[in-house]
Amino acid sequence: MAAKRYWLFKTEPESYGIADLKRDTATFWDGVRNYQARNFLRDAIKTGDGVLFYHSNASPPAIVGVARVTRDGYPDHTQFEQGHRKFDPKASEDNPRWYMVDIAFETEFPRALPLDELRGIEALEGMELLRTGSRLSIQPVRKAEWDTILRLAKK
DNA sequence: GCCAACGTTGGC
DNA sequence: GCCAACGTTGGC
Repeated sequence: MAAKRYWLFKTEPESYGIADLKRDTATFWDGVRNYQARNFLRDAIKTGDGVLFYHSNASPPAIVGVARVTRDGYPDHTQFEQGHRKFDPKASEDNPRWYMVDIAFETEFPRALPLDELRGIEALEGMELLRTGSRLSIQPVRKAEWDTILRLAKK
């Protein structure tokens, strides 16, 4: 088995936040329509990997908890559904274009870690989330960054 | 393959 | 709600 890797998933709490994941206990992560993110979902994200759960378009934007991957990448069914907001006419069952993984709720941080607090942490310099103009909704996270975040969440 | 136009993301 | 940054589309 490959070494455990770490990721950050962005989501808008208004559409699907940590409270929803906690309630559902698990979900499939559908709707990603960016090729770079798709490649991670299809090729790199594996069962057992760790996921930082990030609330974007929130006040404040913050990392709010942890999930774990429970299924490797597989085709996102919403691309095939006519009328679905995420329907992609160029995708077919034989030749899927978009992928998703399954995740399960692990923990909600006792306190959320707001973006502006993270910006002040030296150990997180270079983290993708903090890069200007970074919009990627699925991001790789270094082990050192992961450890730092989890440590901060306990304080 | 270039690049302008357009759409989206997401912090503020 | 604004708008900068970025991704995608499509004419050429």
